Amino acid sequence: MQTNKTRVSPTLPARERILLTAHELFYRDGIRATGIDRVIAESGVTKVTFYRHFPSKNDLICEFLEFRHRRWMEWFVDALQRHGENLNALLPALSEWFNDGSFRGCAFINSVGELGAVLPEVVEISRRHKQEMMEVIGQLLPPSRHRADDAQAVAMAVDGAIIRAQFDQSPERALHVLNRLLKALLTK
Amino acid sequence: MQTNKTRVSPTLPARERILLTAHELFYRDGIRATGIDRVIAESGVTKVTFYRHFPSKNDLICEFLEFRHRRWMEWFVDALQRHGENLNALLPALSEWFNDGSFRGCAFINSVGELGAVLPEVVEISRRHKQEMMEVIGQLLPPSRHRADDAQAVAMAVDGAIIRAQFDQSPERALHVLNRLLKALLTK
DNA sequence: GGCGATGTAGACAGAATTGTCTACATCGGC
DNA sequence: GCCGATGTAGACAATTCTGTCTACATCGCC
Repeated sequence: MQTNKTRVSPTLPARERILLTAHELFYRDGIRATGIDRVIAESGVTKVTFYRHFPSKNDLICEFLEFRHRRWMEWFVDALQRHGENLNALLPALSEWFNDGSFRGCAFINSVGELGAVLPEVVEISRRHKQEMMEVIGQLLPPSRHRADDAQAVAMAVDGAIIRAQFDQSPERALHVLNRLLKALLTK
Repeated sequence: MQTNKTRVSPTLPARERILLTAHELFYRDGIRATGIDRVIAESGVTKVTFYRHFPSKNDLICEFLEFRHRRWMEWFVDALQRHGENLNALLPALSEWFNDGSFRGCAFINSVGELGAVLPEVVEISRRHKQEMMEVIGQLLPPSRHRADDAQAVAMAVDGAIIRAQFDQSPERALHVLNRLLKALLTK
């Protein structure tokens, strides 16, 4: 557990600061590994303020996931657009993410692994996230009879690549292997 | 957190009982969600006995992963053999696993997500696990120039399918989509 | 002017966590 | 016959965790 004081901008409203701090700590260190006290200290609010916004840690966890979902989807859609908005955009987009120094896998996969058995809401939110990710991927594919099926296959390959990138030191192999998988899938 | 008393056979040596209990609880509920006291109570040993075998919880975590690795690999190799020892064996083997009532994803993916940032040994053991899984998969493939590359692609698809099966209520879609992915990869 | 939302400081309670300690029992093998 | 490994029961310490409480301040808006 690091002790970095990574204060968020103190001009933001309290709720925003808490959410940003929780996002960073939960994603980086894990959810159960992060105490509420730490979130409170690093977001620079007091306990009362915190508990007025989030009645319990579970509430914060859910809001964190919703926040992460919005943020990640925005980035994803934007990155795909920037890279051409077709299937070839997928690799460079993911490469951005995997190469970001703070990358530590998919927050939803991690959360379900950590809390899925104990907090059903986590699974539900995460399912929605993967569903939306898949839909966005689907829009990269040319319309056809089996576009939906293809989107599922690509999304599954992407999840595999996320795991791979999280396990390896460098994301290169993950991207390379994903590329193989995508090529095989489309020139079929 | 459930309270099921799922006692292991009391005739087994203490160390074995602890490991079996930890395996069940860690995999089912998550590692941080499971207190040492609970492992001790359910394995039917005392604190002293426990701490003589595992000086700290971290030791237990590592031994749990090693244990899981041995157990899972044994099952995997055996299942593949039973189903014909070629690539077609992969689906029915995974189907066994996914359909087992206690399936809750890959213990290593879950552990890395939960503890990877905080316990480097977990990442190291898990990397080894995925490496060995990939090697076993490689042996299903006909020898060729790109067998190693193909094994990586298949392993990545399998990880994607594991995630998918963990997220969905039923493992059917995961298996179906994995099948598509494998077919595409091989008839390329 | 007054009200409600938002903010602050920090003590406190109650539970759960990991890990230590004393004191004693059994049993297989050298 | 004795030693070391393995076992048992349960109190205890030290820390950490979530969540509550009192008491007070500020600010925007009706």
